[in-house]
Amino acid sequence: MIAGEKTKGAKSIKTLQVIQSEVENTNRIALSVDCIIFGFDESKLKVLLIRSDLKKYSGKWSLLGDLVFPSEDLDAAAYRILKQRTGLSDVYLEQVNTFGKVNRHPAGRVVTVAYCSLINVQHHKLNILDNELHWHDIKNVTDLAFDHQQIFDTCLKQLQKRVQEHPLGFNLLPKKFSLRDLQNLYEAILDVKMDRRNFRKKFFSMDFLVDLDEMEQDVPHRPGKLYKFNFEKYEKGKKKWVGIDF
Amino acid sequence: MIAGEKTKGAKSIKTLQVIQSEVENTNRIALSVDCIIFGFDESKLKVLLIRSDLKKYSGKWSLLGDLVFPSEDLDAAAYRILKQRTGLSDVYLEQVNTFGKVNRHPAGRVVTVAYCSLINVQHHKLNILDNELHWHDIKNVTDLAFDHQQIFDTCLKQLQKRVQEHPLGFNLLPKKFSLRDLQNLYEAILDVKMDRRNFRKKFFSMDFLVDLDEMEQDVPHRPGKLYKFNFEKYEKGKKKWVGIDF
DNA sequence: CGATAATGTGTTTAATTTACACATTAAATA
DNA sequence: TATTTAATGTGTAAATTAAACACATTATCG
Repeated sequence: MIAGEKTKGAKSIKTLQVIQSEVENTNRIALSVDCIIFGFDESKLKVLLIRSDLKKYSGKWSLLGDLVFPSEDLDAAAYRILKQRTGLSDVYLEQVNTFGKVNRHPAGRVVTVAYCSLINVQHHKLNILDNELHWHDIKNVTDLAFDHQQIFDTCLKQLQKRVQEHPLGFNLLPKKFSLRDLQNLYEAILDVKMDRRNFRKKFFSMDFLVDLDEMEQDVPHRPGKLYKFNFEKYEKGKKKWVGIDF
Repeated sequence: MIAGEKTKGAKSIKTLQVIQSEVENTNRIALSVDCIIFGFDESKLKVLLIRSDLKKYSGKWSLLGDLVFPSEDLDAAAYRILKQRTGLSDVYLEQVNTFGKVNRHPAGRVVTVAYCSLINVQHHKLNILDNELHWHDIKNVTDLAFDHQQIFDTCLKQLQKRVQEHPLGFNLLPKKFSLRDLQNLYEAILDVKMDRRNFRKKFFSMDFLVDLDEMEQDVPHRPGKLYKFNFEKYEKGKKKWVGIDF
């Protein structure tokens, strides 16, 4: 019987609440944020990388990161980095995981928090301020600097999972999109081929796509209808999902 | 056309790789780990809490946490705390989320990484070393110290989600368990009632339960059969799941 | 030994997912 | 301007999965 019982013990361990002096001195660690910025272009999923300027990793690519200031909220640091590097604000941003191996960074102990960002490459004109930034097809992302390959792999896997359960993917598309765009997006993210008819049926049955009564322009084939995603309706109707399956 | 193109820009932003001096000096932050330790007892989901000894939060409960040492891997810090507080090693432990609001801790800037731990209250005899530790029914967890209520809510939600998609839950049960135990566990975690026949059918069809040809002992009713979970088979058969639904 | 309370099992129906083919339309070409 | 081309747009049947639902069995307790 454990529940509700007060546990007796001789030794009292120092708790976090009483260690103010340590907080202020010896036990501090550099904390950074790394942004995994995904874009969707030419029907391919891309990630924005910067060339490493560290000798140890010369020629390798790395994620966009920076230290967190002591006076800055963690989320704010992620937004700041994104703004600095791309000029964008009001973009999708989500914390993914924190990486804290002692020797993960050659400059010393740096714990880093990975954030996944999804941006619409068409609509927002990127102000890319750095001259060593490139969009990379995710299929060609290998051998990144630091532990960034592991961080990238983790973020991609999480994106693949979350895009199936939440309407994240629309952040990668223009506000108006065709069903073909949407399917291309899912196929690029998940790296699978899907049946076109079943894909459309699925999304129509969810009933979150709004038919805009407009057609694609300037496409070299029969234009498709344009839709937008009804986020308001989605937010209202969210319900707890129960279904064991593994 | 963005893919593969080298982006031109005038301004070069200082990158993480060249800031060694900053890593070593002014920009460091205290980093802690908080462990959300779940147990399952009396058919209820419990969480292990410690009474806050900080005046500001006197009378309130808090999670078990401690600072991360500069020479210690982040995961190792989580294991250390768990070991110190419960005496347990070799337990399920998973990082959940990092909380980094500037003013979340009264002692100064402390960013904390939350880890979720699942332990088997029956099998492992807890060496509870601290005299202010209690197991709390998760239904009675309210108004924790610091931002621990938010952290707890986040972890519980993540547990509810993950237990449906991965065989985590078995870490909360004895190695040998009855199907009633298993259903009670799921009902406690998800806070729903399930149909017994459909629940059993579901698990049998997954084909990961091994019939041990043993019966429950010392139960005040007709004993049920005992099973164990076949982790090896599960690990071998893991497959990418594709199914859009939100 | 009878009452009790939990275990153990199947079927029917509904809902969802999968597989699959052809007519339509606009653009491009001859 | 007619033909070709390539993509859009749509429906149905079969298979799988999920949901609803009831009764016989067995060990314990009194």
